[in-house]
Amino acid sequence: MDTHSIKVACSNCNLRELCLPMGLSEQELSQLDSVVASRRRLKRGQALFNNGEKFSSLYAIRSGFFKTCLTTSDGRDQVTGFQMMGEILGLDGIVHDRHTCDAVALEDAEVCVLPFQHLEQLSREFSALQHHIHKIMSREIVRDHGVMLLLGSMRAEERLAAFLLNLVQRLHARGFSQSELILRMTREEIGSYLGMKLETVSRTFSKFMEDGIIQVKQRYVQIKDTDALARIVNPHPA
Amino acid sequence: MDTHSIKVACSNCNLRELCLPMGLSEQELSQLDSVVASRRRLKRGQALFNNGEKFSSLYAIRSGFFKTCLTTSDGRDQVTGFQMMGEILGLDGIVHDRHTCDAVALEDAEVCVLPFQHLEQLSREFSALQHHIHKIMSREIVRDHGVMLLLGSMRAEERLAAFLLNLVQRLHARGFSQSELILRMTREEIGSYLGMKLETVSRTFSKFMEDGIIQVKQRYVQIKDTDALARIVNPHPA
DNA sequence: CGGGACGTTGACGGTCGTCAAAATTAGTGG
DNA sequence: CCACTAATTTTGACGACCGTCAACGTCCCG
Repeated sequence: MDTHSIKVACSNCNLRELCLPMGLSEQELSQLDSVVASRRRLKRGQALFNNGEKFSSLYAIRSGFFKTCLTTSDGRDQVTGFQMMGEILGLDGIVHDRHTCDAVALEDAEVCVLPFQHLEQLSREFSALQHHIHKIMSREIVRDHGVMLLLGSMRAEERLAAFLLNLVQRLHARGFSQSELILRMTREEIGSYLGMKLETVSRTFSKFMEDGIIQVKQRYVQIKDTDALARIVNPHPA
Repeated sequence: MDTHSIKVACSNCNLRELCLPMGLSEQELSQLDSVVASRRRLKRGQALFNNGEKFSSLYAIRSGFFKTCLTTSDGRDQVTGFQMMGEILGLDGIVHDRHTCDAVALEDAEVCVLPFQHLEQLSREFSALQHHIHKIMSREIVRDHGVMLLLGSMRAEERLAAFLLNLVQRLHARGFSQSELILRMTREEIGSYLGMKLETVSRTFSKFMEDGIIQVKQRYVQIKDTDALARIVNPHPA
């Protein structure tokens, strides 16, 4: 067994509890290995794919942090999501066989390339893999609905609080701290995602700091009172 | 062949160019018929499914008009979409085996019930069906991203203009007028979907009428200047 | 025909966007 | 390693957009 094949094996990956292999049997796992055609490394700022590019593969994030964003012809820009290790990029491309957004690495990153035709073929053989792919797409839909709720009905403080709690919760699921994080994106990118201007993002961070809820120093954020943040998002739980 | 089996046949349905059967062969079509377990009729205001309910089936809308909405524990409410004939409801339920939103008929409606396990099974046999299901889910993701763009970066007039253009375009694809439509939802539901208050929706309709762009009388809307509407959404196309 | 849901319009105020300037940090090349 | 420039962030002042509250009008359904 050569070094390369070890490196690109799902059965060997420390993300197998988070990523595509989640819940698959040993045998299915080794079959899945054959789907992972290659890895791809990206430098910070580099695009994994761009709007309009031909769709051929999904990408599983092995390390690093991404944003996906739409850019309209009249210059409007919308960050549609931030993705971290174990999450899947590229689902937008299936419907028209072309990507409909840009995926950009916000720090040096590495992804597993999953040729979609191969994935579809294998998922016809393994119903567990098939169902898992359906779940991944459904999860993205549910996530998007949550963002709509945020954008459609929350105010600036609520949006930022919800954003921070979501980030830290996902990081914690990956073994990081529940109370500290490094923001990989700029204030402008946060603002775009949350439907607010970068100045408002900055002001809201400052407000949270004055209130003693968080500690912010540039990209470093320490959450000092998670409950207070949660109450901002949802002041009157049922 | 009894009347019932004729009625629930995709191969017989006048929506086959829009709905799940799109692009399938005759043979695949007749196989798909076996998935359509039954039909379900709903009265206006009735829920097809509710948040928290066990997920078992997708639903293809045969006639009528639906909304899907989230309701949070603190009473926040967000309409996440409006669906019309030929569109699929229930994709949100796959990930957690429970529905995560409410689907409510906004007029008397009829849906085809598609047991999801059966659909998965058949899609393991027919790669065309498999790919089609992936496309449907991907389309929903892309649609949601478009709504995020709208909610995150557009102002009230732009949102409403985009909304009207989207509705009329989908209706036109179903053989209806490109310039006239009946709104099946209230101002409040439009507002919830678009992230604005019902009063703002009403005012914006009035504004469009003053400008001679549309004619509005309650639920009836006539679009008198499609280009003007398009320019409101996107004033400077590339 | 009457009541309730829905829609319209007006006045006012708050939230957040806009514009501007300064401070801090990051990146680049010598 | 340091100097220099660009990028990012912070903060302030001001105003626009849209939400809030209220009153009135209209439509639909029983």
